[in-house]
Amino acid sequence: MRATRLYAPTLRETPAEAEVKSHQLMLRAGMIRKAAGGLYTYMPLAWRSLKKIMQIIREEMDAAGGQEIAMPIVQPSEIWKETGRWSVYGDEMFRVSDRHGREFCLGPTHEEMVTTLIRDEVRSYKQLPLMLYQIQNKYRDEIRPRFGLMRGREFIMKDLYSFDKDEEGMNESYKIMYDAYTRIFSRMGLEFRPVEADNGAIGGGHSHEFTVLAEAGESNIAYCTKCDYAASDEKAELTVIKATEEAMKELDKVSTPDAHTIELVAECLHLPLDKTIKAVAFQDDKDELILAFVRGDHDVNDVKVVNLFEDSIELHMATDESIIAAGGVPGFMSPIGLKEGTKVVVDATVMEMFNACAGANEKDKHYINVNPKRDFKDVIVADIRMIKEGDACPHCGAPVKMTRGIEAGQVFTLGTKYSQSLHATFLDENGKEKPLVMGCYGIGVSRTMAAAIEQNNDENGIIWPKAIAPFEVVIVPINAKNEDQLKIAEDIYEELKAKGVDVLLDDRKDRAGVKFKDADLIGYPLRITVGPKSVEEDSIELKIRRNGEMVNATKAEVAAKAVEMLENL
RNA sequence: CGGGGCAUGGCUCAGUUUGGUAGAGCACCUGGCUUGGGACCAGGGGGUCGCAGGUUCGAAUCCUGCUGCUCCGACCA
Repeated sequence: MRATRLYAPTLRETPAEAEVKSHQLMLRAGMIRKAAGGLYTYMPLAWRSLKKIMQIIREEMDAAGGQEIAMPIVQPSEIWKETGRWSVYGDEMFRVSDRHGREFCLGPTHEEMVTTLIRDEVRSYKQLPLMLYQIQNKYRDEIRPRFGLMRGREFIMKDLYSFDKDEEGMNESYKIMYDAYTRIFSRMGLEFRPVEADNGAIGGGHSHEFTVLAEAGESNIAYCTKCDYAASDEKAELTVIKATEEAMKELDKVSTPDAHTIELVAECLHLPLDKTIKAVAFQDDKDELILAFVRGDHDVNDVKVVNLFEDSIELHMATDESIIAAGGVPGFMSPIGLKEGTKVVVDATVMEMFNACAGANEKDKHYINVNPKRDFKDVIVADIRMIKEGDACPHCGAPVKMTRGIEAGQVFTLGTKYSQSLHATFLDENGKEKPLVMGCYGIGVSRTMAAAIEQNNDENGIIWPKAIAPFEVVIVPINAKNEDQLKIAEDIYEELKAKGVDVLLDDRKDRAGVKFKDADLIGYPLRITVGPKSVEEDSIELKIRRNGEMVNATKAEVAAKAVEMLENL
């Protein structure tokens, strides 16, 4: 490809609408343009990179036994009504109707579609296991699309669905996919971690998010410094911290005027935070009050609280009125002395505390010498705290570190949730009818590209990992009007093309500075510069984008040298 | 959903307070000059100032409504 023919309009300035690096750089590098909120056109550079990402995914999916299909994006409402998700999905779903008033949606995912596809055809265990996948646009009508391709309303996704005859088979499929995902992200040259994730309402089984590590990420993950444990902060389990044993003193009430936050209480009573008990009041969707208690220096993990209850509930912060109605006093709440029947959840670590301080359910008063094991009645004890840096790894006990990441892929087991509601059954070895056991596995293709940029950039622009770069090499003749330079550049270009290298020749008649700036911005992994020295001294420069390392080669050896350098990138 | 901000040429923005024939830089076209890190000189093209109403002799500017974009906000009692 020649730069004079390439449609990649670069921008010198950053468009005002772009907030995160990947969005800014993709706009500036001429990769994408916005059509409407959360909707983007992929221009040649972006599409080249996306095609490479998709190709890696295809190869690994096929190698793992997946078969590619293409299902409609427009889906009939009926199948969504069968599973109940037509109403559950809510405003997130793009809905359309045809001229007859029949309802459809633009697929946000394809569990319904794929399950109804196979339910009439797969009748026997002999046809299993089966893995079907597709790569196509998905639609979600996000409340607030933002961050460019990271959270768009239309995005490219690979989704694979596995069908097995039993749980054991499903777990095997899961393992195969987990390994395939590990290979995919490794091949793309990204720093990532498979983290244990919360799959809450979707159903039991396991789930891992493949998270690309980057500061701009939306998810917080905790990872162990010693073993390979990693989990999203919502999911991360925590071990109980035992306090040093003390003789239990008698419960006492003290005055703490205006100390309505835990910090003020600790200050007022000259206590360390880990000797205090903090309260958080939630209210579920039926307005029932749920009080949660954690140690003063800890935070409540509301996902864990939600998961304690059978029904899928939604939690909000409680209003003062409902706290008062339960016999509590906002700012001074305690598990002691609440109205009977009030739901109280206490973190397991709190139960191990001695002579701690908690609210007294009375204005400007706190209890001291609270001993939960002795003083708390009718409470639910569970792990409900949020992990933080330095906490012990649940697997090996070493301290964990926190980092941010971008969820690029997720694997999870579905079990029989969809096969049951959609009556997708088969006959097993004993002639018995059983629902298919499913798993589903997604990779956000366009988001992965954004994540790659988010993880690989500097002040000058993008630094592509070689495997997914739009071009592997750019050749820059300093002065394209100089025929000698251009000739050398053209020769190298042809030679590299013949060697199968993905190469761009920047034959534009612009000044060198312009071409260098663009090369850095677009982020080609390797740059070959042809200048006066190449003509006069047969010296051609090769420069690695990522670390700025430069070497010189003669014209005879430059192509081989380029290939060698690419191999080591 | 609540609250702010913005909308002027392809991009970044000024002009709006105080109404009087629309500007700059970058980008684009032509010519010249220049060529190892976003040059320079000269000339030129391009905007019904988001949309719809209203006030006025006159509206980018004032008023009303709408649309789009953008940021913030659920909270540790």
